[in-house]
Amino acid sequence: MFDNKSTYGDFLRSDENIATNILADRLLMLECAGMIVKERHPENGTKFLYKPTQKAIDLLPALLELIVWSDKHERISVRAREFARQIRKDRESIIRQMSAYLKSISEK
Amino acid sequence: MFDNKSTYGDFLRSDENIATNILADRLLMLECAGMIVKERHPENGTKFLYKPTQKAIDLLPALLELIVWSDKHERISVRAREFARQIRKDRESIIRQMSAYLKSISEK
DNA sequence: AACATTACTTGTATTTTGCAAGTAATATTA
DNA sequence: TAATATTACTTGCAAAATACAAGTAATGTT
Repeated sequence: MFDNKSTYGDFLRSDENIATNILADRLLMLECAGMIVKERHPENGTKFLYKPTQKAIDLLPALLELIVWSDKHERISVRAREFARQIRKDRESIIRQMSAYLKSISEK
Repeated sequence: MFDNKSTYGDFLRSDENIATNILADRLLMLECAGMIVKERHPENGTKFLYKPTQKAIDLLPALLELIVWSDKHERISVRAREFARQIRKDRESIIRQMSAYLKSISEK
């Protein structure tokens, strides 16, 4: 939701270094829980797109608060620190902007 | 943090039904992570008190957002629903009140 | 002195995870 | 068009985490 990652390969190659079987399992769980929907990629037949549902997008306020918390209590990246600063400055506006953006890409 | 539970026995008897060894393990992890401190109970020598640190109390905003999310997307208790309503109504005031309360009991 | 609470620890079976390897479907290249 | 490459998985197995049952040590109560 924060890095515009949307395919199995995107998730696999991200920093978390998750195992292939665990990733497949998690994607299925998230789909069953109504947090993501799986669709064919419009430009590449080998790929699938995993899009967040409104239920997932609605977690944004909680996630933003966790970023603010991390900024206070953990060592995080410069990029995350800057983002935390913005959230503290104008939380409501960031929630509105990001929700609208995520909704727009999930409707494509 | 929401139910005033503060001893090993309190946690053990709560709804989650955690195993004794897992609970002991979790309490140690939380203590090592600086989220709780362990102290002797002032009135009962067999008991220990586990108190949240400021680091834990600072998670309150994120936790409250999760309660609001749950109210929208999951089936929760009447009590939790009423709490969610209050949070939506006056979030800042609830954070201030609860933080102050948790800080006061953690300083006893 | 015996029994009860409380907060654990220990042993073992079950479940989950992590790693390496393999497979099926589509896309690209020679 | 045949061979190779991508992508999204699945499968098998070892290692780690969890759940359950039972036991122990320190303090408190009768």
